Amino acid sequence: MARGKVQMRRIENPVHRQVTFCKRRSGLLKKAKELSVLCDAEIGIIIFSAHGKMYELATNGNMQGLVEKYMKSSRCSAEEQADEKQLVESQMEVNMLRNEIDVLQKGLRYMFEGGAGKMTLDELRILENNLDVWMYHIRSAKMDIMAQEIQLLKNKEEILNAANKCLQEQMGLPYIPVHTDPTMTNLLPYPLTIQNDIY
Amino acid sequence: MARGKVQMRRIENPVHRQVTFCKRRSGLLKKAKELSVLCDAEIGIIIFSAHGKMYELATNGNMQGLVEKYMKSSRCSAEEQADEKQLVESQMEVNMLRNEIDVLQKGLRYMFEGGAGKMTLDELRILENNLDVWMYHIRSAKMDIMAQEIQLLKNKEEILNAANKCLQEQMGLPYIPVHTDPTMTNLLPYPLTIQNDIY
DNA sequence: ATCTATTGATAAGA
DNA sequence: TTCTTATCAATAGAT
Repeated sequence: MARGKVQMRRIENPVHRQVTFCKRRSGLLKKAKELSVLCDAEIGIIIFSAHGKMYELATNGNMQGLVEKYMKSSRCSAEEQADEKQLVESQMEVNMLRNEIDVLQKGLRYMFEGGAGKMTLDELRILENNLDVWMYHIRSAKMDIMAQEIQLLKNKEEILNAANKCLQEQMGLPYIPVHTDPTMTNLLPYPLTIQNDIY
Repeated sequence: MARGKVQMRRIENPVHRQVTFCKRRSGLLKKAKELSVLCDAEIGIIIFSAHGKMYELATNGNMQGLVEKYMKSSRCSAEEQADEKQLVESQMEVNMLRNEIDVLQKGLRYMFEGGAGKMTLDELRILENNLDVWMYHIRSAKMDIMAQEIQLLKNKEEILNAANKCLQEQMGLPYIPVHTDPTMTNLLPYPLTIQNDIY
């Protein structure tokens, strides 16, 4: 270059740097236009100054088109691929969820509406049978829970009785079981089983 | 340039043109790198030769990032905006559907699992009561449908009887009702109502 | 590719 | 930014 060779490193003087940026930028764009004309090439240039100001050149007048062409040439960007993938997955998910909702809604409607006017006699029969089965399961579960609670209480009672016996012996007294059963029988599982049959 | 000024127009000689393309292209990229280094600028260059071959330079090593930065600077392309919008809408839809499914699944679980181990005794009581109500509705619906079918059959019977009477009279015969009721009674709604009570 | 005469680009200064 | 001008860099054409 003129009047002194330039070192290939960042120009520290800000004014100097700005001037050089301006000159060389226009020179670069000029060269690009020349190359485009002389050799029938399509050229796009994007320049961001250090302060974020943007300059651009698209020899075909359409940077967007050029960028899209670039994307095709260099295998769509990772991000765009990711976006695309995400979009497709989202849509697939939406479809899957829609189907799932259809099924669930059908099931709920099946049970809540009681087929009022919309179900066939056969469907109602099936539903009726299902309700019987569900009723059975529900009542079984209820029994299970109650039985578990009873077992828990029986265990507690045993522990308390043992503790009681221990204390009484420590006090030098003979062990006398505490009377805790107003129904005169402690075999709770038995009456419960009977009740289970009643349901 | 050297040894003869060049006309600023497409070089017709293909060999010549290819050589010039090669030389000037490397010159352009060199100039871009220099500008980038000297002035702390970020530069991207995309070149398509006349035959579609692509050459690129991104001084920060990431053309993708540069293009995205460019998109932001020059208002995102309509297509990308549309994609973005579509993606956001899809995700919102997914969330809405997820919530809906949660609700529906809860309802179905409530009914199908019968709260096996997961529901409290109170919940089971509620469910049991609900099932009784649903059972009632289902059986009512069943009765409705059967009653409707019976009414339909009765109407058909009336029409057939009328047609029969008409035909017999046209043949000059006295009208004698056809015996069609093996149960000796045609008042179907009555026994049905009784059956309804039985359910 | 490499060479080199010549043109084009541009640093510094205004 | 733009102009000028002395210099340097790029490159057209030849090899």
